[in-house]
Amino acid sequence: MVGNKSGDKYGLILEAAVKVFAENGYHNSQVSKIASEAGVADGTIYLYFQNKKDILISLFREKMGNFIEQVKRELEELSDPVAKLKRLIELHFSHLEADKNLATVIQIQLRQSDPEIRSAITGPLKEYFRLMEEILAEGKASGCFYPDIDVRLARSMIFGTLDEVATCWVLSRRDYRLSDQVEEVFRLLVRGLAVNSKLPSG
Amino acid sequence: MVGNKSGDKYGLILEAAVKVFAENGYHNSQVSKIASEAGVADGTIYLYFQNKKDILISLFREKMGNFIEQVKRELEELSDPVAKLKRLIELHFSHLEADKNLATVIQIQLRQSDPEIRSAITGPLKEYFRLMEEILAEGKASGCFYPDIDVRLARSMIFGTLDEVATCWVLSRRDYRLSDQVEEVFRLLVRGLAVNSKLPSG
Amino acid sequence: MVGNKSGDKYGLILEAAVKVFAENGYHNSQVSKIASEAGVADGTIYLYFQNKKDILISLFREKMGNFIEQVKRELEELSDPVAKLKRLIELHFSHLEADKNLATVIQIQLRQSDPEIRSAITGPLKEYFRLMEEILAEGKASGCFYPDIDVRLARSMIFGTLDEVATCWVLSRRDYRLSDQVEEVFRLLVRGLAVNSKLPSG
Amino acid sequence: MVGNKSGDKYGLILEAAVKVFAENGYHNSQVSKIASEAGVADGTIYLYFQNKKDILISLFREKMGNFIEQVKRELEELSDPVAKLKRLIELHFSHLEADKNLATVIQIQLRQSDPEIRSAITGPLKEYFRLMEEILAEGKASGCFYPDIDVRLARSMIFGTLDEVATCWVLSRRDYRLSDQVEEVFRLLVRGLAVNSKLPSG
DNA sequence: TATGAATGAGATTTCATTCAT
DNA sequence: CATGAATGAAATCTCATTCAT
Repeated sequence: MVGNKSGDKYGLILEAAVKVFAENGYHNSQVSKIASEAGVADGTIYLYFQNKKDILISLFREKMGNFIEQVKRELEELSDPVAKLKRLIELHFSHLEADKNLATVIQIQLRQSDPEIRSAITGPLKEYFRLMEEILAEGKASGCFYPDIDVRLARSMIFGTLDEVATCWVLSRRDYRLSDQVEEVFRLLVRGLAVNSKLPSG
Repeated sequence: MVGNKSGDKYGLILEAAVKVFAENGYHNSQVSKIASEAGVADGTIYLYFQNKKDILISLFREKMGNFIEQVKRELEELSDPVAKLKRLIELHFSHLEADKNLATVIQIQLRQSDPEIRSAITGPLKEYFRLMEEILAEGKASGCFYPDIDVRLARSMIFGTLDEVATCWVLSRRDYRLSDQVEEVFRLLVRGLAVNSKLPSG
Repeated sequence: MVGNKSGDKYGLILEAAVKVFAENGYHNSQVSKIASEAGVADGTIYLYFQNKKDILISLFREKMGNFIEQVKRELEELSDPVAKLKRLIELHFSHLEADKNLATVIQIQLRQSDPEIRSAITGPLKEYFRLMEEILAEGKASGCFYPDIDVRLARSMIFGTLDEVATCWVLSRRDYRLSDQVEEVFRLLVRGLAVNSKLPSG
Repeated sequence: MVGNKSGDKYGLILEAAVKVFAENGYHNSQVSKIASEAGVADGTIYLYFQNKKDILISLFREKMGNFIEQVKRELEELSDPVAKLKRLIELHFSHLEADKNLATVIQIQLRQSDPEIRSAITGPLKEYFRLMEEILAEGKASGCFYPDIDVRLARSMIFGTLDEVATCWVLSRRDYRLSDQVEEVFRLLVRGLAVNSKLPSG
């Protein structure tokens, strides 16, 4: 159900698309290139996807959906907002690191202007944003985060920071591990948010 | 008055391109659309630019170059790293706010994957990054910023935050003023960086 | 029947190209004109040929290749250099006469300067030249041709003469038969070459 | 009047055109390239020539016209058809050798298909052909050429041979002198034409 | 379901020619 | 006469999508 490979063409095409998009960029990725990478005929693509745009959108929905579900589950098991924040950073980075091509697509290719693509992406992204904002709201409520922070802006800071760090990693030769930066990034962010940031050692 | 000395076709085309790119996205902006927006013939474009890509690149270099020069000048007049940080945020936001179309192009359209575009953009962007990192290094040296912050990561936080806030603003209907957020964003960032962030009462 | 096994788009396009090139000249032959003459879509051309130039080159290689093979085969069956020379003239003229459009393309359109076209043509043409030079060398060795003739120059005379006669024929309204001139041309050439040109009474 | 250089733009443009056509081929020679080579503005070209085609045509008429006049004059001073033939070969080759660019244009670029160009060229070329045919007719009348030769075909042989030899020279790296081949070429041709070709030793 | 040959709209770019100065 | 910036028609080629098999 989750690991889609082997036999089901839908998954095959999606995997191929991740690779091709990552290597060439959305606009330089021909449908035929995806098809041949997936080992199917050009026409077959259209049995599973409405059009090229739909591949990118589905890809995002599928992958991002899974990711958000995971984050949700893991955060539910924690109560401390600060711990949640840290976990979120860990998951964000490890997720991207696990599939570098996917990371490239999400960090670079998805920044498309096409309104249809944007709005299709909005859904899962908003959900992710909501998770972040929940942490922030909890933190404010519990008193461990500054009471004066603007939740939306703080969320922008968190996401913007994670995103920029990830983008740098993708654009670099990726000769360092993204997950090695969790600690540092966490420290930077939590200081700006948590009242008493005697940082949890470790 | 609007910025295009009439008769200066180069500028005219650049202004037109900003508008057309902002409204349609780079890949949906035909050269002929830019030409007619600029009030020139299609072929005239190619008297001033090598090709379509070159329009986008020139546009960025021109605008970003000016912006960075301005930032440099203004920061030189300040000595306090905290004050510099604040000024930088103000300039970043007011710059984007001054030309919403340009902001859209920079925040959305430019995030393409085309290697040629990316590398052309790299130069000015690195310069901007360097400015930020200088502030951070100064802050660490003078003791007003935490000594343990990683300059590169902190720069990612600053830029990522500004960038994300700006993107949200561009993607919203822009029914609020970006510059109204300077104060809040500054507070968020400085707390994560400055040791003694009894924030300058601003 | 005419040479294009229907359904074979490659051949269809080539036949169409011969006609269109002959009627309009290479530079005045739009790809779309060839496509519509061939009864295929413009894009279809590019499934079979890399670009417009490639059509002309393929056309030449295909036709010239076949022709040379035929000449080779037929000459092998003769031993007398003088007889070989005559046969070559016959074949040269009848070949061109069999497809007047092709003749036009070869005599007129192909004499372009485009270096890519030139070098692509060189191969088969050199082969043809080699055949001629072989006849001349044999003739010298067997003593029936003058021992003092320069093989390369004599080949230029043979080819130049055939070529010029053919060009005149193409440029005339073609109201006479090229093959009717075999005898006369042969007589002119052989007298310049063969020692004892009591011409074979033909 | 004849040597046009220095000051008169008409000649300047023509010289430039010879060079540019020779180096790039007619269809790859932009009018602007000719203009800049001639040191005049693009528009100036159109004060002296109707259009691009007219440059090529004028060039041919001018150069070819001069050449034919010269040949005429020189042949008039000779009476022996055989000597005339030899002189013609000498002039043909030395003329081409004197201006290699012009030679290239005449040998290669002029083989255009454009009917307008072709017919414009026809005039001077026919005149040249007529000269050759006159020699042949005289030779037949005086009995020194075979009585059975077809004047038109023999002319094709002469011109075709000279042309092909010249083309080979142009297409080679031109590391040998064309005029060194006069003797050999003459011998080849005269044997095919003259009854008693105990070749004039020299 | 799966194929992949064929389609054809559409985009970029070139360049001969014009014309206001 | 001379200029050269501007024009805009026209041509090549790409590629997402279809559909007969």
